[in-house]
Amino acid sequence: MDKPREGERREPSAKAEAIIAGAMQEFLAHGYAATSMDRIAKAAGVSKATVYSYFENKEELFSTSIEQLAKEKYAAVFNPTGDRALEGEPRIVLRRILANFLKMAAGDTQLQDFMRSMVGESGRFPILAQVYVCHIAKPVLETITGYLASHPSLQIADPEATARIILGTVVYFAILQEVMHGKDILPMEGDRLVNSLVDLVTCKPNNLPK
Amino acid sequence: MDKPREGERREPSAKAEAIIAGAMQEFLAHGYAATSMDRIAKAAGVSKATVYSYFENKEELFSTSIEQLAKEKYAAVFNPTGDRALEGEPRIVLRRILANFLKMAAGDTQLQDFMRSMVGESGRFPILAQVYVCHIAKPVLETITGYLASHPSLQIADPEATARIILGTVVYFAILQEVMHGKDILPMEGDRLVNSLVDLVTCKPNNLPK
DNA sequence: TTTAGACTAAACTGTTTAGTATAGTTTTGT
DNA sequence: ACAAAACTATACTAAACAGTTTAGTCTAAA
Repeated sequence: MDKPREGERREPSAKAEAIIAGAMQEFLAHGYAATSMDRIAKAAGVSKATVYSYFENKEELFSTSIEQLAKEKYAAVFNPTGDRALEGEPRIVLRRILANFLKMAAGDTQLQDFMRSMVGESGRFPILAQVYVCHIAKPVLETITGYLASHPSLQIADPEATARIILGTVVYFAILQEVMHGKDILPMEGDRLVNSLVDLVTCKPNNLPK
Repeated sequence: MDKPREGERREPSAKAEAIIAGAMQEFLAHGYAATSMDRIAKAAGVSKATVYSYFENKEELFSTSIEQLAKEKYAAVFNPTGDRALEGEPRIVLRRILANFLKMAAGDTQLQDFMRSMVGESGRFPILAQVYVCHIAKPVLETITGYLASHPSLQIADPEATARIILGTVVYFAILQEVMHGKDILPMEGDRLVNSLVDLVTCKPNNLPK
C-alpha cells in the first residue's frame, strides 16, 4: 500500500519519466488550467492513481515538468555546437551563436510552446518566472557579458547593457516571428538581423544588408 | 424577449462596456481557462443572461476584450507624449520615447498582464497573435523604420533590422524585468540600457555608463 | 507459496463549469 | 398610463474537473 515517494527520489523511474513526458505534452498544448489529470494519465499511458503516487498534486506536477523542460531547452539551445563554440574570431563567433539560436527557435515547436507557457503562466506561477530568470536568463546574460568584456578588440563600452541588447534582439525576434506567427506578415531573414546586430555592437556598420 | 445583438452593434452600450471591463479584469488576472462566466458577470455587475445577450460565448468575449485592450494599450504607450514626440534632435527623441516605454511597462501592471495573456494564449487563440502582429508590432516597427530612414544623420545602414533591434531590446527588457519579475534578481536601470542602445544605433559609443 | 510493493481500471465525491431557461422586475419610449 | 424591451436572480442541465478509494492484477523476492 506504500507509494514510492517516501525517499524523495528512489530512482528516475520509468513511470515517473513517462508521467512527466505526458504532462509536458499536455501542459504545453493546452496550458495549465485547461489540462486535466485524466488526460495526463492517458497521455503517459499510466493510471491516474499512479500519477498521484508520484506527484502530490497538479501544481507540483506542473512545476516539475516545466522546470525539467527548462533544463532540457537550456542545454539544447546553448550546447549543441559544443564547448568550443566560443573559439575563433569574435564577430564570427557571435554570428554563429545567434544564428544557431534563431534556427533552433524556428524549428522547435516545443520550444515555442515552452516560451508561451513560461510567459503566460508566470503570473500565476512565480516560481516558473524565477526558474527562467535564475537558470536561463541570468547565466546567458553573464556568459555574453563575460565574452564581450574579455575581448577588448570588440570595444564594448558597457558589456552588461550590450548583452541585454543582444539577447533581447534575438529573443524578441523569435517571439515575434515564431511564437506570435509574425513571420507570415512581417517576414525577415534571421541572418539579416544577426548581421546588423553584430555590425552594430562591434561598431563596424560598413555595408548594406545582403 | 429579443436581445440587442441583431444589428451587430447598436451603440457602445454601457452594459456591454461594463461586461468587457469585467471580462478584461478577470481574464487578465486568471487567464482564459481559469476564468468563469459567473465571475465575469459578477465583476461586471450584471447577470449572466445579460452577458450572453451581448456575446455569443466565452471565446468571443475573450477575443473582443483582448482586442479592445490591445487598442487601448497601443494608444497609451505610443501617444501620451503627443503627436510632437518625434520633434527634436534624433538621439534625444529616441531616448525619450524608449525611456517612456520602459516607464510605462514598469508602472502598468495591467500592461504586464496583457503581455502575459498575449504571449500565453497565442497558441490557442491565433487571432490574438494576429492582432498583436498587425495592429501593434507592425505599425511600431514601421514607425521606427521610417524615422530611422528619414534621418540620414543617424547613418543607419539597415533601418528595418535596426528597428527590430530597438524594439526587441526594450520589449524583452520589459518582459524580463517586469513580466518575469527579473528586476529583483537582475537589476538594471532602464536609462542605462536606453543610453547604450541609442549610442549603439547612432554609432557613437563615446562614453562609459553613468 | 506466501507476501509486499507497484500498478490498473473504474467508480465515486464534491465542486465547478458553459450555457440555457424561467419568472419576475425595472427601464424606456410613447 | 402602458406595453415592449432590457434586465436580474435563480435554478437548472450535462459535462468535466481534482482528488480519493476500492478491488483486484502482476511480479519478484523470501
